Amino acid sequence: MAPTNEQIAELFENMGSLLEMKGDTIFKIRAYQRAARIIEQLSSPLAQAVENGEDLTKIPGVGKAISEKITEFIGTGQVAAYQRLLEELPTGVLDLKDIPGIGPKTAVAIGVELGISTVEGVAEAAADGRLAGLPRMGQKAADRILRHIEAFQAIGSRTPIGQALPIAEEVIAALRKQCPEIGPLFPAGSLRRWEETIGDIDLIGTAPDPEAVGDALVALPMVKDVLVHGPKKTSVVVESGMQIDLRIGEPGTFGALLQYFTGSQQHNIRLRDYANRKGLLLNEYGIINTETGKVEEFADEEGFYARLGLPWMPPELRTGVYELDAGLADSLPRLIQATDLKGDLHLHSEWSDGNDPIELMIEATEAQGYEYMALTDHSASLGVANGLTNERLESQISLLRSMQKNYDITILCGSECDIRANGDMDYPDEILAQLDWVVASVHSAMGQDQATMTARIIKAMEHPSVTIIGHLTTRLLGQREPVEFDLEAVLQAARNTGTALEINASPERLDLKDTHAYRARELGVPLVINTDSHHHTHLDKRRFGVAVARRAWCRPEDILNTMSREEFLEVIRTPKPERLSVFDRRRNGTVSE
DNA sequence: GCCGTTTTCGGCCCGACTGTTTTCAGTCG
Repeated sequence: MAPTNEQIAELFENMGSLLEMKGDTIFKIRAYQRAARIIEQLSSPLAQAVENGEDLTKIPGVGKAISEKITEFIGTGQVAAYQRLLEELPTGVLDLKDIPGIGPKTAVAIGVELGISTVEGVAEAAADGRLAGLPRMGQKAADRILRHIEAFQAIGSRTPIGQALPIAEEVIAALRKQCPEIGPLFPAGSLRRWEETIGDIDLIGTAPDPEAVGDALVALPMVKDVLVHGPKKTSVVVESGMQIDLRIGEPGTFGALLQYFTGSQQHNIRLRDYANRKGLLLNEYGIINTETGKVEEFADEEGFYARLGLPWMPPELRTGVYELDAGLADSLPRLIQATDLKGDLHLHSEWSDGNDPIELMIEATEAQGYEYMALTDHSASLGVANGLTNERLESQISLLRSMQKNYDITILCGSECDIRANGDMDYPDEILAQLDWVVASVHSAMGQDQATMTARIIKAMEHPSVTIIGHLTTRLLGQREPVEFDLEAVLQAARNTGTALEINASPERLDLKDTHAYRARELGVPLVINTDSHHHTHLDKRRFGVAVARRAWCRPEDILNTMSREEFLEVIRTPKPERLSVFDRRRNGTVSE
């Protein structure tokens, strides 16, 4: 099978690391790392671009040499230059470099001097003193590496955003309590960019006495280890195993500080490169005129970007790929916000595997200010979820129809209907036809090969009653890999059949993920942000789904459930695929504000 | 290795902190 973009990106990331270990020029190393960052964020597969004979050097960061290596990798499954690098260096060095505190130099020294090639080997060497004997190492450094390995093994290298965000909020609240004089204090870094997983939590703020805030962080009861504690920067590990990096600046400098620590690294590199050509130097304290040495400070990010002649850029877009050019061309999209949503269309009640009665789910959804909702309990074959038999579904439908008169919110009768292994739906057609809204989902036979799974999903899309495919890849972050299927073929089929795709906002799913949603939007596939709530308190998880849509550059009109009740009902009452014309009309029309 | 609204050659983001040092390399973000 042709390598995926993720695999190609990993290859160049590794090539950069190996060149760094060899001591090659830093600019060559950065070129590979930049290409890797960009490739992993491309919305369509490079393998297909190569097949179509497209010019890869059109991709930012990809020139002649990297373009040739991509073609070689896709054609032959390997890259000769990469194999040579691997042979020149001790085995296992790439794994060692993954350990926090071990960079390229240390990794090579461990491999060459100690003959160690595994993380476990490093832990042993740290414990028995061999590691401390290396040049420029000592007992303190060895101890620190050992602590990092233990933490690394305990929680893995990245944490799903759904777990990281509450930890960040808890630390912020605790810090505020200890230091009431703190001004603004926010998450920055990958958390502010709403990445699906978070490496460590960056907290940025201002206070009259920045050093005192660092002291307060170190003293919090939830802190179990202090990694760094200087006058300007403090890093700790909290009980959950997450690392917290704190930077507090003087009031009045918050704009530059927040911008700097929001990143991404690639965004900042490109932004500084752009600024340098204007004779300006950017750092976390402000913008410096390189001629005069004059420093300008900024209280907010808007002023910082404006000084560079750029519009403010939403953090979700700061990947360093397309946003700078779009900003210069004044063509950044007006991104969807949580307040644009007018309905939630994937909700469970206690009739299947939800926790709450139907009434409570309706009331909670109405309390969100929504105009419409769909109740979508599981279908019969999902026995573990107490799926509804034909008879129970029909009685739920009549119950919901009779309840409508008690509520202002429009209640759609729906189902989350299993897509069986052969692509058939789990209810007969005449039952499905009674429903207003059908979420078709894969919950079984997830190990099918790519061709079988692709055909299975497309067959479901071709069913006239299937409104939308739920959590397309079925992945669970950090727990279950996505099923294998041909993404491009499935997205094309969604567009052709007029079937919507769900952005499942549940933070353990985030499915579609950002790059998939980006491509779906490009192809004009209707997208819907759903929470898949199994409890009335889950409705606020929509913010995670909105973040995915924002990272996919979605405007409100790209998302079906931002439509008013009237427009939305017109869409679902129009047969597939003609309903696309209603969707397209709004999408291509004048941008509604 | 990539790139260009002063460049197709000569640049390439910037600073904090630590530990082992005797002035700084390595790592991180």
